[in-house]
Amino acid sequence: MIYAVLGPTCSGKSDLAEFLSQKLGYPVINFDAFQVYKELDKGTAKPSKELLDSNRYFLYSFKSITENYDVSQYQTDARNLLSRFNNDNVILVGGTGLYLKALLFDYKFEDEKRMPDDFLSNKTNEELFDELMKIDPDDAKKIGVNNRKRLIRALYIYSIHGKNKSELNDNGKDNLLYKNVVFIGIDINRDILYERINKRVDIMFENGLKDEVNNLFIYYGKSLRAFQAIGYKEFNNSLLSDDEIKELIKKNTRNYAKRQLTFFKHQFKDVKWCKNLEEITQVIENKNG
RNA sequence: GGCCCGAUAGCUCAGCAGGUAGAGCAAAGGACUGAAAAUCCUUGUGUCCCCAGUUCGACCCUGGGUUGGGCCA
Repeated sequence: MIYAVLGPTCSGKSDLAEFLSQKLGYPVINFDAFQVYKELDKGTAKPSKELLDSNRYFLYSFKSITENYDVSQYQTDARNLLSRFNNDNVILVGGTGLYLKALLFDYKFEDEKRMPDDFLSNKTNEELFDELMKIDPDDAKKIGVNNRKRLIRALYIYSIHGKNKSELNDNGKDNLLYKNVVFIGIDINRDILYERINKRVDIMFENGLKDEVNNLFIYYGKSLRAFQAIGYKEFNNSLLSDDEIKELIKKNTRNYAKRQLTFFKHQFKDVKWCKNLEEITQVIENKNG
């Protein structure tokens, strides 16, 4: 069985993954977009160093923030790794729904050169929108005029592949490639989740998050994509006091948790949402028994 | 004790010749194929402090209270 553990940030996914790993003897594979970076540590709530060094944990802390990792690379890395385990008997954990979808479903990423950062940067949103309307009106309407990043991406796809996004994507997102997957969702009360988030941010500060971030800024500058991570980007604002930064991180984390829930609920159909360990154990016994 | 100012959404506040209200933030819901901890869309929550009075009608005017702040004793 492939167990995919999903849920919002701070809901206890990592602990559950470790519990299952112990119980079943399966390795743990990460699908979190920021825990892959070795330099990001105190702000990303990774499992402990001991666990990461234990030979049972994969795709954590193995990339540098200077490398600009992305979904397509993750898909390759994760599928290669899965095949090393014969595509069976692993635990997937993480918070990046898109990475999990791209891994397990038939998302196709054709070879392409990385998009230059200044691609179409001189166009206004309206110009980008009008241009996409000519190529793929459905997609343009879905994206909307204000979603500049996606408009540019859609136009880039057309410029290098000669096809629009809809043509390239043809329904792969609903086609599950691995048939032995069990999705376990952590169903946690919203108020309790928010309390846990607030508390975890306090602890991150006590553990020296500020120093870690400032040192990284000194080494690498502030403009790396990885510094868009919550817990890092908020420090890139000289007008805020430490307390204000802390509160902002809490708020951004709460908003993020909300977005994760939306994605998991709507993008994954057969999730067993569990409220406690008994329910989870029951799901596993049904599958393995 | 006297005088002045305030009390309206979870928070900070705006409002109106008297016709039961609206901004920002927080929040909620949603989208999602190469930056996804990213990016974007939608939504307004109310004993307008309480009790009387005036009025067809009061968040608004009058009187009395409650409560917070300031000034003077």
